[in-house]
Amino acid sequence: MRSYEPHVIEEKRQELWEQQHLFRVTENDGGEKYYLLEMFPYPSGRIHMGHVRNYSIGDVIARYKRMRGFNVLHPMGWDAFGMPAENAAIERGVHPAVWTHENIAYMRKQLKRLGFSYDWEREIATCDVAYYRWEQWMFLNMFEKGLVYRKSSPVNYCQRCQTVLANEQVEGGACWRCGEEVVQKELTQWFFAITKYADELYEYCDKLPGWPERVLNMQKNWIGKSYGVEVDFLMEDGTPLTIFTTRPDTLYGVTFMVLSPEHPLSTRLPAGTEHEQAVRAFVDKTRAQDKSFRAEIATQKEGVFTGKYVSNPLTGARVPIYVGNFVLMEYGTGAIMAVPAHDQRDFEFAKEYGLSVIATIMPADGTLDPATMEAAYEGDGKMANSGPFNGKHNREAIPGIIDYLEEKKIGRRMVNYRLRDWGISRQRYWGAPIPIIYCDDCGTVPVPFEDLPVVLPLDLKVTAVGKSPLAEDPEFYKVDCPICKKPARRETDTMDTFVESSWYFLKYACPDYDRGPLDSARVNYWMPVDQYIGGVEHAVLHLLYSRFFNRVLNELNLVDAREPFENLLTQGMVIKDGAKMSKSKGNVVDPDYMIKKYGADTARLFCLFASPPEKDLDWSDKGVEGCFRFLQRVWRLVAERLDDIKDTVSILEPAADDPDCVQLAYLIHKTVKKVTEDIDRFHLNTAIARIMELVNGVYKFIEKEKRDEDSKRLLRGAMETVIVLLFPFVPHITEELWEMLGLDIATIGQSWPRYNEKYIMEDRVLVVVQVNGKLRDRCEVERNIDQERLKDMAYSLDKVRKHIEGKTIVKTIIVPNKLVNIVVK
RNA sequence: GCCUGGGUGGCGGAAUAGGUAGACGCAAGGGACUUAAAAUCCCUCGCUCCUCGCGAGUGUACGAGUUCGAUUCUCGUCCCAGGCACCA
Repeated sequence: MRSYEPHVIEEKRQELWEQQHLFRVTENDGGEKYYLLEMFPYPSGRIHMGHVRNYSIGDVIARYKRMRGFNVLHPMGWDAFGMPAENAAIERGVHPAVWTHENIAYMRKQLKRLGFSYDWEREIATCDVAYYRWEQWMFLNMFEKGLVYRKSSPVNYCQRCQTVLANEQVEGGACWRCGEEVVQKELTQWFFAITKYADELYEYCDKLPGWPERVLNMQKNWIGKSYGVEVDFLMEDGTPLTIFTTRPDTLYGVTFMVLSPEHPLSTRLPAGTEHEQAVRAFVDKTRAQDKSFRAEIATQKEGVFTGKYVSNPLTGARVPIYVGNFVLMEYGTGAIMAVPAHDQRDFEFAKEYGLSVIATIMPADGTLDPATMEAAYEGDGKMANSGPFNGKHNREAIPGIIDYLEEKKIGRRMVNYRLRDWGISRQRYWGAPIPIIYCDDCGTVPVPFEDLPVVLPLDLKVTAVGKSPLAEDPEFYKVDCPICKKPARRETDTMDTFVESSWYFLKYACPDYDRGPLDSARVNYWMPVDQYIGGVEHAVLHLLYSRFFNRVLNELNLVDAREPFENLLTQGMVIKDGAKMSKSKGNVVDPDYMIKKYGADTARLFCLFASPPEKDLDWSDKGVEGCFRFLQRVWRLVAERLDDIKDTVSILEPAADDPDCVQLAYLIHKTVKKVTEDIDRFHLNTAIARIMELVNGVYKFIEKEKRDEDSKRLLRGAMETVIVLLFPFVPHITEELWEMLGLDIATIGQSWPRYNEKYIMEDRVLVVVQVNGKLRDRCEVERNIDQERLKDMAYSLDKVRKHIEGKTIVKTIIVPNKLVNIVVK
């Protein structure tokens, strides 16, 4: 008997696939299109287990969909620009390009060794000019449409990475990549106007039924849509101070106003008065603190009086204006109305500075006394001290108050978003150059389309942390102004690498196209992505950027789809010893080692079997061992009996009615049904469990096998079923076994087994008998047995009699073919 | 604090529609084969109690409720994970 040698067969199969271009796909291949995409990796050097898991899940679906007749696009590429390449250059003197390409070469080899069915002819690397030149083209188009602009603003800056970070890229005050604390810095940089799409991106969250609730929730959370009103409070000189509030029902309780230190009025209001100095000092002090520091420290409310007042538009009350450290300039108008009775922050500020408190909303179970309140009441209730609205429920009063404000033209309905525009300038070398030229006379001039691409020069040395080498390379930045032809200077910042990953899924449709950014005919054939698979860590960043970018490209008529990803599966992390695998924790399992020890099939099988895709996967060396044992068991199942059944023609339905054969037939057909349903629901772990049960069943069958022709043919049918069902999970071993059985290798990946309904429903069923809902016995009866007969049988069971004797039967519930429940008193 | 998930054996995890809780795998224990070991195969395996049986009770974080029947539905409590967080 041949023994199972994973390395030999895996490498052999992979070579064959490559020779035959087995996974090459075109639009003309027939069958309904199916675009399956897994998030492409950053070429960091080697594949890690998270990749193996992600791509194993994807490969099951790709192969399964092909077997079901779909025309499957399953591409792979490289998110090849980024910081680690530069760090490697600084630390080891390797050029980022060299480092990146070496890593790509190694990782490509690893992916091929894992046997994933990619159409490698569509491979792209985002650091290739052929790729990023079209990104520059997109940038210029966005510039023309006013979706790109430059402004100076306080930005998040990572000292270690020496570059700016977008809001989304700051995690709890630290850099998303290196964990360094982020500081605030005033810089001029380029922004994509993603906020113009805030509302659509938010509203479409409800139109993505194929996305996990969790991710949509995170995106909504991030976009942060809130409905409210802008209200003008008139100052004593008649000019308005405009604020935004979501609680117009508390307008009668306003006792002061607070401006952000960054608000232009903060310094203007007290100018030339006795308050000027104190306010200036406070503003300067607060502005010097960076955002994360302020958020932390400023739970302690601080502020200063400007000396000016406004009047409450509803009551006419005279209300003082303060500057406070807890008001953000970036949200709303940078100024707030303060209602200490009903807002905890305002309450704290009022206590600190002895400001008055007016309660206008009374809780259902009592009244509020401002003199004794210890915290703001933020709940709902009946309105008080609110003029004509007294006695009304606060939530019901809101529309009326807003109508009144709008009528008097002192307020208007407003929607506000938490989302900020996406800052894309990075003061780094290894990225796509921003195609802009600065001319002393003509100002900011976009590079003319015909001058694209702005090539990132490769003959530079990245030496030390500090300025980007582009800014120090006259060859690069010295350029003539496209308009006046006088000497000018190129932009030396490059684009955030999230820009590349915002449209790579479109490029896969036409990787060879070079006459324009995208070949729309092909793009529209494949788009949208039918199934996207990747880690949750990109729930906001990459997925939100891509949704935005796809909309822009849709408006540039490059793609018809408005949303890029129809269905999304977010897989969990790979955990070992209770922590995410990481070098620092020393709990990393190397895929190369796994392949060497067990082969790719075992590595893949374990990643798929150990837990359902969305959940975290607990790594277990013993569990891997178990998967390897299972594959050997499958191998033996075929290899041991090979001589005997080599020339047998398989059947899936026994000709005679031998009970063992019939039982096996039931098992075969049921397994096919269940595995099909499980894969359709992405329950890959239970799909594998079902196949294991089938294998166990086949072994049991062999034990008592009668060795007649019918049994032999059915046995072979069972083996073939095991192999085919297992194929999408472990393609190498199954192809080898298929071939050993003398079957045409071309057929295994092309058809998914069917089941016969006749063998799904057995003639005899096991019925459970309960008394008062407690299980007492079970009995096997023929399917669809007469209910009266079933009742009588149930009553006569010894174990049941014991529990009903001497009692009155109140009623008997029968669930056909499943259960009898006798209710007694 | 707010929003989303989630709490099931020693462990990873099952249980499409309210109907046998613990599939499948791992670990553990026992046995067969073997001179021995590995490999393989077979059996046992939630907890408690006892008269050790085709036995009784109990059990899906906790407490109520709906129901003939709840891991599943409703309400409340606790815990864990993730996201947001002076966003007005």
